[in-house]
Amino acid sequence: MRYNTEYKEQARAKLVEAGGRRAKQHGFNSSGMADLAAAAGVTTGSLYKHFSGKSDLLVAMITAELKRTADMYSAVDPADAAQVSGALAGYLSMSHVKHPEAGCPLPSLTPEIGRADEAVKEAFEQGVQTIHANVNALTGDTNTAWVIMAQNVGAVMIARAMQSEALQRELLNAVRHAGEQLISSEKSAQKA
Amino acid sequence: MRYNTEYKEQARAKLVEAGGRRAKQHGFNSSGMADLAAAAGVTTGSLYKHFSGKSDLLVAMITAELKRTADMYSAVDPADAAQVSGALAGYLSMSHVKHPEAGCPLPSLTPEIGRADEAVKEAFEQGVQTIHANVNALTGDTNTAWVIMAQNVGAVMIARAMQSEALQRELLNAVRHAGEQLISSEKSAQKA
DNA sequence: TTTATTGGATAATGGTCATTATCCTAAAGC
DNA sequence: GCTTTAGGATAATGACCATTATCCAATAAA
Repeated sequence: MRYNTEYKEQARAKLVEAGGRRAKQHGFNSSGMADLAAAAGVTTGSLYKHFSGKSDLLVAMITAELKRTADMYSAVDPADAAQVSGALAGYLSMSHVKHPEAGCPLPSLTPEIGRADEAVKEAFEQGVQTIHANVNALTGDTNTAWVIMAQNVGAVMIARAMQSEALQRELLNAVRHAGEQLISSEKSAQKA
Repeated sequence: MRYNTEYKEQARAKLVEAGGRRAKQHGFNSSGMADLAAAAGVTTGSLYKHFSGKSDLLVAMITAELKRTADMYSAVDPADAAQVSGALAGYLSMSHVKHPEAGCPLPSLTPEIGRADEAVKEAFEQGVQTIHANVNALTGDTNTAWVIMAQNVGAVMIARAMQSEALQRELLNAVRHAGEQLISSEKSAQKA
């Protein structure tokens, strides 16, 4: 073998990570295999040594990207209200709106996943359920967790398509307050 | 002129409408000019007699599609609670999830709009503000209107990328109940 | 009736796409 | 030290892409 044993998985991980950034910024369908490979510093030929095709790469990217969002939520201590609020504010921040390449894949790639093949949707469903479980650990209610996810993803996505920063802030703030309220009212319902 | 005077605008309207369906189903970037023209029964050559390029077509499509969603909300009588609930349930229905080509453009096209040029984003912002105003007429509160929009769009989009119909229903129902609650609590706050 | 106009069709242009075949090279295994 | 192996580069393939130039035909204006 040309490189040592761990090299392959490192190279693969870099393709997944750099490709994920590229896809979140420019869209997956709009990113050519050459672009996705170049983002990791290699050429198309070697990309195909790691993935059988574009759909296979998308599966790997979606899995890794959704895991990052899930990890972000699982790092929050449910008992620490400030941490919970901070996670909410971070997701619904102008920084997240302005930098899709560094953020959650859901506001960037979900419609493309809906049009992709079953293997991609399977990876998506798995990842989304993990995110839901982690958000549920913060809210304590499964329905509330779905609502938080839907409104957070929707808000960031819509904000990104807006021109006016004032309007973006208006939308983000409205959804942030709604999220805070959902969580605090759920907390008080649990005590009762 | 080959055809009578009104013919041109009818042909243009058909391109916008058929192209909109095509874009919502398969994505805008993934739809070739030949596809978009064929959806209206014409060829690429004649498409360019109506639109200067792909971005110009997207502006027209986004404007028309967002207007359809705005009209859907404006047709609802705010005083009739059953109508308000019906609109919410219709948006968050399995039928809407299964037929993107016939539905709201927001869960299908928003990420692509976020990556498009300023003319497209301007048309988007205009259309979204009209939708917001019409939803606001139902909720009576501008923040609540943004929250309803974000969670409805997010829910339909995420549901479309899921495999399991049971999970789709779970998400849609959770968001529908949250919407109902938001609206009813807003109504009671207004009376007080 | 003649002529200018214009929506539409056809086809060419130059570029980009995903995918594959081939070669190269250095390390692993003998 | 020799051979096998496999990640990576290069380049070819054939399909598709947006855009443009040209032709066609029918009607509105003259």
